[in-house]
Amino acid sequence: MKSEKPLNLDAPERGARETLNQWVYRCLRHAVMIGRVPPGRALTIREIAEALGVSTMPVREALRRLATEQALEVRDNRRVLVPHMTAAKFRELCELRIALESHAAERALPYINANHMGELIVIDDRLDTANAAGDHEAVTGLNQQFHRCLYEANPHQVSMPLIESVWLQLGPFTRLALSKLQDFYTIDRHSQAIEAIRCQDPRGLRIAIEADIRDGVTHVGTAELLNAYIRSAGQAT
Amino acid sequence: MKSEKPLNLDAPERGARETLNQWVYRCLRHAVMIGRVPPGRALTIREIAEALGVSTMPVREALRRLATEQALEVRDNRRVLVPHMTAAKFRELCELRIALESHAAERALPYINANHMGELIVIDDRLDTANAAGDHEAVTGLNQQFHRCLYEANPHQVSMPLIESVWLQLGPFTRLALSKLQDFYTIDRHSQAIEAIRCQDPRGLRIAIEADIRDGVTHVGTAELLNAYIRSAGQAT
DNA sequence: TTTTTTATATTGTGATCACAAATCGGCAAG
DNA sequence: CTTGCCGATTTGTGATCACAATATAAAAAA
Repeated sequence: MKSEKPLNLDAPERGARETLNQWVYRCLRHAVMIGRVPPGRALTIREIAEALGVSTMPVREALRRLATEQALEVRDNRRVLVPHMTAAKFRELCELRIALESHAAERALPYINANHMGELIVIDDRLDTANAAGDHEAVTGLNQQFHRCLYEANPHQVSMPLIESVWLQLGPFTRLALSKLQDFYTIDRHSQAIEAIRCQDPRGLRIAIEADIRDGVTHVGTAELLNAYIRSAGQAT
Repeated sequence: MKSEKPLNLDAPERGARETLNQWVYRCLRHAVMIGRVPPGRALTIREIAEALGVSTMPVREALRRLATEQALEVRDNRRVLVPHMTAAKFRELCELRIALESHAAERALPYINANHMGELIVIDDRLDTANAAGDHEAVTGLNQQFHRCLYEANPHQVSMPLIESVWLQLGPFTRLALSKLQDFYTIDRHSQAIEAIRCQDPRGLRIAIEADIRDGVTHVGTAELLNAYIRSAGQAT
């Protein structure tokens, strides 16, 4: 018998038009994103299939997809697991996020209309509420929604899939960051971004986006906090 | 019967340690990259499976992987095809390439040692030879090799998979660009990049990379050439 | 006790099959 | 000639099975 802990993935409702494949993907993605699967933990097809009550077929395709999105790592043993984080890798991912997203924001700027603005403001309000309530999961979700809404205003946009990949890789760790320093979120960078959009100021928008991203992670990236967490989580190979 | 043309994928040798999956993936990836599959052409699992003499299983996983890498598009019909290009999308992809790769180059700069330099110079020499011989396929391959060698010098690098995704999406079209304007490649931007590395000049390196990328595409992106090609290739839905 | 070896169990890969959704064909009605 | 409808076929999805590679465990040798 394997002595691994019995990974419990809560399964959300299955959409009507949703294939089993997509449903399993959503389950696993969410589990990885919120850090429910510890890094280094081996994910076997049959175990997940049994846990979700499906055949192995949808599971292996979902695993493969997450692997090509860099959310999971396939060793040469053909074993699949959540890659473990290093301080250097974390830094690289953050810098990449900034490069990608400030670029995407600037390219979306000319396309943003009143509808987008309204939606951005609504999301930002909800975010403040969730932040005040200390609901970290909602904060993470709404934050992503805000950024997605901004970048997808560009109808020719092609960078969103890549950005999502970076989010996936940072996912479990940024969530930790939020839980450790919830009340650090004093300056609202989103309002700053909205203001820059209103003035059609590309440079200001880039700065706001970069600051927003950095706010979420610098406390982690620079401090020993990250290393402490990495050590605690990186028990497996 | 379907009236589609009988897509011929040349199958390279199968590696010894290579799974059928990886082999099929390589075949399809190459076919898409060099533009052997016309945009809009529907790719059915069974057809490819028969063409390559394998079961449907490896094919569908390869197709799925290429789809998550944005090299293929899955319609809501569940039909898979090479996405057709628009001028705006092409522009977005080029700008994204520049943003991603100049970032990756700058981040790799501090890690580049004599070994890397030597390899870069060798690749660049071979590239000149291939260019003089008019071998477009070799030029494309060596060009990618050059950039990959540069970015992967950074041991903590995380952007290479994303860059490859953009290459895949631009693949079929940049190849066309090269074939149309082979002799435009007068200024050697790679030498310029190598020189910037030698001086440890981040700004110079960024400029060289951006210029290198732009050189390959501006003649296409700005001109009606691209539109002409898009029209000619975009016959299907 | 430590290391090597051997046997057992588990896992990923690939093939085949059943089924439902979608496509394509012709045919009839406008 | 065009438009809408219905049947035949193709296609993707998901399940199940066989097999080889890998990992795990116990047993044997040092």
